Amino acid sequence: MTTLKDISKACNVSLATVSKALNGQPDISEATATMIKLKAKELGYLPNSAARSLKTNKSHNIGLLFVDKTASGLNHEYFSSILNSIKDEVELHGYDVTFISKGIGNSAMNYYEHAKYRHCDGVIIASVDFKDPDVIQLVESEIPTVTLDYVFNNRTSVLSDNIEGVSQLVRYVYSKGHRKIAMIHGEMTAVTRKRLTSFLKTCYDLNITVPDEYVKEAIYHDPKSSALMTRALMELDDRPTCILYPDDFSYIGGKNELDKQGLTVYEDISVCGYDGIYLSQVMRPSLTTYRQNSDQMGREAAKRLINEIEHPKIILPEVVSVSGELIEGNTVKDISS
Amino acid sequence: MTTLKDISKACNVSLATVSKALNGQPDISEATATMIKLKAKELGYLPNSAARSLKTNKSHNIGLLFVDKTASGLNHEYFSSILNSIKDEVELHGYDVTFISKGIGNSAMNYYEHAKYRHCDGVIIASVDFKDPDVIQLVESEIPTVTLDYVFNNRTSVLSDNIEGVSQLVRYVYSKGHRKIAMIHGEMTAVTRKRLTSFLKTCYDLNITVPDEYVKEAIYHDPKSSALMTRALMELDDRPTCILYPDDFSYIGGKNELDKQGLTVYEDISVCGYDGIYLSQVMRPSLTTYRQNSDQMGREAAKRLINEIEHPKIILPEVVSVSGELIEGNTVKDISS
DNA sequence: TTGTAGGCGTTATCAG
DNA sequence: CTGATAACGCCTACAA
Repeated sequence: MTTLKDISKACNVSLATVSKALNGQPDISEATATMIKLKAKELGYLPNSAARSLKTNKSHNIGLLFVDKTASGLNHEYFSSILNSIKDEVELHGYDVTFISKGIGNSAMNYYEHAKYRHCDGVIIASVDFKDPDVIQLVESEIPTVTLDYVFNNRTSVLSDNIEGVSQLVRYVYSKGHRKIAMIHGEMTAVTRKRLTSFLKTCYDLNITVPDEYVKEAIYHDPKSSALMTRALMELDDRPTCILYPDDFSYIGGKNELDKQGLTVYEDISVCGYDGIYLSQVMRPSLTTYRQNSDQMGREAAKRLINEIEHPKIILPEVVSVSGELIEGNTVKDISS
Repeated sequence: MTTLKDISKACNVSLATVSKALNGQPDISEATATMIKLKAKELGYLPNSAARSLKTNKSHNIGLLFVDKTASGLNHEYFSSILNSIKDEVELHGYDVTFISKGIGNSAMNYYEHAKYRHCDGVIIASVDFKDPDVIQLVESEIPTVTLDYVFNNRTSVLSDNIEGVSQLVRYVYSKGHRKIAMIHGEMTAVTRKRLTSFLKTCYDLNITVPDEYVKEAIYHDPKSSALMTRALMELDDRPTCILYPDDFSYIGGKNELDKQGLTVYEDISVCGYDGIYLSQVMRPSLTTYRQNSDQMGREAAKRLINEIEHPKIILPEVVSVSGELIEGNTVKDISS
């Protein structure tokens, strides 16, 4: 490991001079600066992040809170995609990403302690139980945080436009002549509440009534429960002509159930997903869905957080909404004639 | 931030005493030790990992090399699942996970430099171009590494049992009476080579001949290319009765093509996937496939790496094979009668 | 059993 | 423009 000291010796200058030269301080002559930089490269010098962090109190390391207890964490394309874009964006700015977890080793640290221990300059929080006291503690601490798909008071957050997304889907379906629209939604999270409300509100605005039996609760990313609810809907006397699913993946369960009943998607019944994952566009018929812009969400979260880290004084917490787009697909039939 | 010094003051003992007490050194009286620990907790003391790392030259941080350029990185369930189990296992041992990348910020670091800069105690390498000189440099460095699905000389690696997996699939298909078996494989990587060879060898052992036209190259995780190859196979005069796909996901393309041709999977043509992802078991008919034990692979890699980090002298590099299991599913018809 | 002191590699202040 | 020098928080001989 070559250090500043090694370079200072090799160049016959003081340690301080080397440090300044390498950090581009203005009070070093051009000549010596380049000479030092050259030598540094020659010796394969790498700054020691631990030493630097110790001194500057900044780690250039951002924490990532991602809990995967349910299968809907990292294995969900929405989240793995967000994770990926966070990583990319963060690296662009010279930061690294470290996972934050409860209890590292035998010592039971909570999230805040863990982040502190690793000296994270900031933390991005996604896909967790936002009611968890440990999460709340972290969010209320002095560490800058950005949350995804959930808003905390006085903290910046990046949201997918769930209200707009569902509204667009409903309006699209409506434009195809559907008036009997059912929604199978996921378990009751903040996101679900938004989607459900948007569904009901849009229907109301469009002057179509939604019988209670048209609204069913399933589980995100779980085809089985959506299959069950699909069956329930199909057993109604007055069947819906279109079903909105909690997400693209759980639609698979719905599809299986419909197949079983001898119903052909599109011809006999129209459906929509939500998310716009890769899968939804390679299946046949390709799914009508709303693509969440997970890539941009990750980037946005990373950018905001870093901005907050680097300019703590002039930053106001913001709630950023990232809009997605309707993907027409081929699962909603025009029945308006 | 409370430090050792703060505690030492609060307890009226020296800094050294506090350090020793907290690290469980034996040369501190029980009484003072517990007293110090209590005070530490009371003050919310957290060790400063940077300072500790600086001193001990160990960061308790392991690097993760995961390149996602192709869509088959993090978005592939196989890898996201491995990532997840690595994270879990590593945390069990008191380590954290940091992503390693090329070029952080504007300074163009390579992998080795990045790992060095962050003082990673070791690095796990997966899903990268193993021919990349930067990867090779890292593997040949003094930093302990474990690779997944690729073997480097004198380094430990964790492999999925690709040879066994394909062999089992072929034998299963054979047992169902199939003699005309085609394989669509992924692009030519080391893993692909193994699978292909195992396919040919098993067929040879079983005394069935594989015409050249029965072996097609597609792209992993890309339904389109598998659809194309499926069509090519179906255009043969002497069609196969069973097709092995590169992976579960790309089978979707095959399924679409078969549907288009009016062929029913199982009834008219048998198929197998590879991987055993969640999707494969919720689709109907559920896919006959070989489940790679990604969870165990991640755990194994993490365990070996940490073992190597903590006992550098007595460790011999090993090639560990993790076996998966055949999932029967419902896409291979018994045609033996 | 406890305390003192030096140093890990950096950065930052201040004096030359 | 350059160079001593003092921290940052922690560990660890070694001394008391």
